[in-house]
Parts: sequence; C-alpha cells; structure tokens
Amino acid sequence: MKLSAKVEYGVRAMAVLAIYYQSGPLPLREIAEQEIISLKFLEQIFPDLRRAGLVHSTRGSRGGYMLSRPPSEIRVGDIVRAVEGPITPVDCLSEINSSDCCHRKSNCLTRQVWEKLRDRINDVLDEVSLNELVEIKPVESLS
Amino acid sequence: MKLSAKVEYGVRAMAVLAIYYQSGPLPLREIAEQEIISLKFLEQIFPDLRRAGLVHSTRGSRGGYMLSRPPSEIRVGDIVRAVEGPITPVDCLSEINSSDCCHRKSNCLTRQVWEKLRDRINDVLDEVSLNELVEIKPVESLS
DNA sequence: CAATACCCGAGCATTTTTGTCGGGATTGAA
DNA sequence: TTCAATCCCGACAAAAATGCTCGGGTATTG
Repeated sequence: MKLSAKVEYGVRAMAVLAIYYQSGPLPLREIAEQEIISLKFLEQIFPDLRRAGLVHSTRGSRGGYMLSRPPSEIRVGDIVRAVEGPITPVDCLSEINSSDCCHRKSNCLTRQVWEKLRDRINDVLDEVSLNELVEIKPVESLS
Repeated sequence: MKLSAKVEYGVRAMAVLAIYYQSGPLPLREIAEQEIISLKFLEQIFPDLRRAGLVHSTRGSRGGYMLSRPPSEIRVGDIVRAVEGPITPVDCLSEINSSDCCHRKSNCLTRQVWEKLRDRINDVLDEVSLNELVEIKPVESLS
C-alpha cells in the first residue's frame, strides 16, 4: 500500500511549478536542484504529466515546464493517476482482469471492500488541489 | 498503490474462517483447496494473523485455525495491518524515517496529503468487519 | 553554431514479491 | 505405540517491480 517514488517526486515537482506559476517555463534542472531529485529521473516522470495535459513544455534554450492550468484546477489525484495509472488496490479491479476474477465465491465477497477502498482513495486525493498544497496554512490555535 | 497478494489471500482466508465460525478448527489445507491458494503460502501468512491475535491455532491431528473473536469484532483493517504492517503511503510517514524527511520544504507541504490519505485508508478498512463481508447482501432494487 | 533544454528508449542493480522446499514439533486416533 | 494430520520454521529461488543511470537524439534560442 505504498505510492512509488515517481509519484512522490511528481507531486513535489508539481508543487514547485505551482509556486512559480506564471513566471514562465521552469527547467527541470531547477526543480531537480531544489528538490534534490535526479534530473534524469525527473525527465522520465514529466512526459507522463505532459501526456495527461497537466503541464506544458517548451523546448530549447530558456525552455522548461509550466502548469497548463491554474494550481487551483489541478488536484493531487490528477498527478497520481497521471504517473501511476488508475488506482487499483487489487488486480481484480482492473478492467483487463475483471472478467475472470470471480471464480471463488470469496472473491466476490471481498471485492466490495476493494472497490470502496479504491473510491475513497481517489476521493481524498481529489480533495486537495495544488494551490491548497502550496499556500501557507494558518496555525491551528486550538485542536 | 496496490495491496500484496498476501493481504488479498489473507482476507479471503479469514472470510472462509468467518463462514465456518464455531465449527471447530479448520485446517489450512481446507482453505487452500476452497480458495485455490498454495498451502505453503498460506502457512506463511497465518503466523502473522496469529501473532496479531486474530486467529487461534490448534496443532496436531484434527487441528487447524479458528477466529479468536466473533466475525463482527474483526475488521478488514486488522487483517491488512497484521499481514502488511502499518499503512504508510510514503516512507516519510513511517516512524523510522520521519526524523529526516523534511529537509526540502516541499516535503512538508506534501506530507499533509499523505497523512490524510493514510488516515482515510485506515478508516475505510476499519469500517468493514468480517461478518459484513460474509453476510448475504440484499439485491439493490433501484440505484 | 553553440548552448540549453526537452525527448526517447535501453540497460541495470537492487529490492520486493511470491512463492517452493525440506524438514521438525505436536497432537489425536487407530 | 504407531501413524497420519497439522501447525511451525527457516532457507532458498524465480520473477517482477523499483529506482534509477546512460547515451544519445531533437527542437529552440541567442
């Protein structure tokens, strides 16, 4: 039940892009330095984000990446799904294998839990947008 | 964001034990046959469940496993945590590594999401108990 | 043209997963 | 008392996934 390093780095990188929103394209080298992430690894992650339409890339000198939408319109869930693919707690829930997963009665019994789990995970990840992540939180006075 | 096969098998095996609750100890061989799971692999999973106090084992001939509590008092979350350990979406949240994970500012920013995610996952897994899993659901007439 | 970036895919070492294998200890029953 | 069933334990191994690295390409700017 772990997220991959790619996802973690992806979200952190997108948080940086959110901070520099509307400052023109930011090169990956910059993000790599700030976040101490391998540049080559970041280069592997960003095509996924681009294909998902979350960032826009500019090639060549003075190029880089920028968010393709305001931070308020990008949810953490968008990033996670872009980098890792759809959330599937068990293989049985992926559309490819769903046809032949209910041989055993207990599979059908447990399936409802995994579906609920998947939906809730997506919910909580979609509740938080990039701007909420980046904006300074007020200190909670009393809990 | 996947659960391991161990967890999936563990929950299915516990569902079988729930069905046979109060029928005396059920040998792993029986569960293995019903669920088409390798006996030897099940033997690897059940010590975890026993150490977590979820099942009671009887050794020797006519031995086997039985739930140590009524199915209503065993939650899916108990099983998952027994087999996989505590839910930690990112390593930064495990107590071992938590001390040195906030060098980068963005780590602290993203941390709140992962904490929320962890809590919600535990919540949804703890909402469902074994008897809810096993009891026949009424067909939904209209959705 | 030279420097700066993004872009692409192959390779690769490590770790994790998913089991297998062989046996030992314990018990109930014939 | 013997035997078969069962849990118990640890080592090992194959396969998959992870987390990168490497070596180039290609577009763009100054």
